Amino acid sequence: MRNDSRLSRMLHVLLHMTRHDGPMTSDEIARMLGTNPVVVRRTMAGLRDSGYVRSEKGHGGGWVIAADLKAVTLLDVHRAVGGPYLFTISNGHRDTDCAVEKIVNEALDNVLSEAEAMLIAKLGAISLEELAQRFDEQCNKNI
Amino acid sequence: MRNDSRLSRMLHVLLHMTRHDGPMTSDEIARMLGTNPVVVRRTMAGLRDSGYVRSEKGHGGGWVIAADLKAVTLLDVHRAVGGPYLFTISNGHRDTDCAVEKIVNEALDNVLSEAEAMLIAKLGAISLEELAQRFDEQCNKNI
DNA sequence: GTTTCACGATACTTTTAATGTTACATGATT
DNA sequence: AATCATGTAACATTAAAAGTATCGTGAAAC
Repeated sequence: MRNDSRLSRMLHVLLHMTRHDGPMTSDEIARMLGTNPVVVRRTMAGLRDSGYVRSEKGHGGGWVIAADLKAVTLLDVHRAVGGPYLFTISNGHRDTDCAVEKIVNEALDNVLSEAEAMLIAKLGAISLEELAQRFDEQCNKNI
Repeated sequence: MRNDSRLSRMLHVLLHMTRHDGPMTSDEIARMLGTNPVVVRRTMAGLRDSGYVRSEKGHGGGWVIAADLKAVTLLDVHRAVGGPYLFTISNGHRDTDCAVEKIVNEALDNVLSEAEAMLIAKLGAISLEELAQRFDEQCNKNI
């Protein structure tokens, strides 16, 4: 598969939305991300289904944030966009009879599941609010 | 990209080789892995270039282990097969002017590089010798 | 009430890296 | 000389994300 940039892109969008008055259209967002509106709608659909954003049709419509920034973590966003895969590395056939392969699977499973747990913990520990604050701090530095 | 099963497969092969007298041919290995000999040669080529295995042509030829099992870690094997990607998740454009994107990249970089360091440490802490021992222990249980 | 704007959804094509496959060259053993 | 095994090049396939074209639907503006 290609690299998964959905989390990165959605964080980018969400942070912009927190500093933006009124709805942002899929076209605006697509230009911002260097992609196209259909991709934006497809990806944002996951956020909408999780209740993190809302979409409105028609004139003056577009996307708005619909959640408390403190309550949404990077992990929430990752899950909302349906990113199931974290690692490119995979192990062998899970239903093998080969004793050697079982040992290998066991070892790799251990390593990967520990790393996954850590990744999930880290992503779950950062809220959108925190990222927004970091952004503000960065801006104030330049004054 | 698809999932990367090269590390898993090579560990599987290497462990079999430690319990196998004489060279194993690419055909044998391919049948074992459920793939085909060219894939085996292609993947094993990395191990050969790193000096972990040796290959011999002609009658009675094939692949043999050429390294001290204690000295080769799972990380060594991972690197030998040229597995550069660990995560499916990627971050945005590294050369962006957007302050928001920079904050997002920074946050994701932090999380991913910590997880990567952990993965590398874990893989580097397990030697082929250890896996072979685990296999022996497993076998002795069944007696 | 019609036009315009924006999302919703479907149905493709493209991309990327691994994997699969075919074919042929090369060297070693019998 | 024949056979066996690797080495290599070239091309096809696969899986999942991303890109694209098109049409449908609802809401606001005129």
